[in-house]
Amino acid sequence: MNKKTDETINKIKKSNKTRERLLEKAEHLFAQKGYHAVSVREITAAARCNMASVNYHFKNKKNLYVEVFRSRWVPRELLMYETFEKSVDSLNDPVPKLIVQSLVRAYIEGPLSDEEFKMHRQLIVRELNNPTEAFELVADQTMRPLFKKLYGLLNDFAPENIDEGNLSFDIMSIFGIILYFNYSRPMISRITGKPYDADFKARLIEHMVRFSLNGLGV
Amino acid sequence: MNKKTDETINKIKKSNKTRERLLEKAEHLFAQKGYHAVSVREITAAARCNMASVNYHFKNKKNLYVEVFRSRWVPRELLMYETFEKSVDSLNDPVPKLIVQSLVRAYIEGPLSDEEFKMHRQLIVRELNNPTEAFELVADQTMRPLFKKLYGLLNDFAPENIDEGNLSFDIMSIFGIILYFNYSRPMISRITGKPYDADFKARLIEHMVRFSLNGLGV
DNA sequence: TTGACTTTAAAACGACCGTTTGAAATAAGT
DNA sequence: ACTTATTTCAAACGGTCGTTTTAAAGTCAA
Repeated sequence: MNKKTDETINKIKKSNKTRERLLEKAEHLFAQKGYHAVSVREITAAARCNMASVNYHFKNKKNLYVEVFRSRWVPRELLMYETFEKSVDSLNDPVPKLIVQSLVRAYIEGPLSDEEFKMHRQLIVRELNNPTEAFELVADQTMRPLFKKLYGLLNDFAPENIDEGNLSFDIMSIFGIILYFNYSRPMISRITGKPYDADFKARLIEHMVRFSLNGLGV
Repeated sequence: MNKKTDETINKIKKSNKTRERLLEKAEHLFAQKGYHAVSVREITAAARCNMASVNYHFKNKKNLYVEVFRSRWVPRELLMYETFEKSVDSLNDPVPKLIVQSLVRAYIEGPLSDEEFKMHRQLIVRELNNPTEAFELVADQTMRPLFKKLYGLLNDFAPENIDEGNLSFDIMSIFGIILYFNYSRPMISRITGKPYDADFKARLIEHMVRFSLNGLGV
């Protein structure tokens, strides 16, 4: 009886699926410190499993890193994309203001927690700055679809007397602003001297929508 | 005679000042790969000197990294700042359009080579994403002054019926766009499918000025 | 319960890490 | 030219890295 209980406890404790725990802990650590600053020992210790599990489940450290993007990052990004898509598709009158508002809200407030969002952005900024194998995955499966969707939505409102490439640049700039205000929080706090609290965040979203809309010049 | 000649050649070859060569090579490698992905052995090999030189001149690897920012990054950033300052101070009529144009040109075309610029931005993006000791240095000596300068210049043109913090946000967004279009070149190339050549760059600058100006809403 | 298969565990592998040592080479001062 | 201080060097230090090995534990159909 006692033995059985102990086994049950252990099962719950490790909640099974070493593979999943490895992916979760690896993602947090890679985001926090970067690929080379995190050791396999550190990851497996956090996941409360043996070092060899990394090699068993993912063959090696690099594959674990790529798999973090494939099975965690991309689906999470697609979740935000769907939030945006649903929001924008339900609009009676999809004018640029409402499109951009849907976009910023989906990708800043979004369906993710604050901490999850921070981690998510840290990972992608590392990839943008130093692309690895994971970059192609992310670009093809999440960025290009979002870009095309936005292009289709905003194209009808673009001034006629303008190069075709300009809307691409505009969309890129909006991407950039969304990304920037997440990954540069330390700088913003240091320069403005204000905390990144709920009030600050609300005003930030308001700003981003306004600035992006103005930037579009529609 | 032969001996003397050889010595002279060696002197020129190593061009003296191991310390300077270490800083230069270290900067390139840190920018390219990141702090943890670069070893002291790699740096000293590139600088054609002994491994112990790092400890002799900088005490340890971390200090070398910080010193790269202190003696190379910050002065280079200040060079761009001065380019901007001179440009904007010489304006007869410093309207926002000309201010932003001066800014973008100084920080995108700037006085730096393309490669130097890329390195410069890679280093700061790493710091923004994962601040270290070097971050405070950079924020205090380069970012805050630029921010204050821009605030002073643009404040006169800000709409009156607007929060005081909004201009801060606007300046941040312009910072963000300038930064973004440098560090996300791989993504831009992949999504737009166009090369980052001279023509592309020229249109990019034009876009950034227009988008930022529109964003300001002045 | 058996037996084939999957998953986890502890220990050890060689390689490379940042740092230190102590002596040799060079430069500078007198 | 001799002494002193500065700079560079090869070699080795203890430690940690990613990966592998070998064996035990768990899982599940027959």
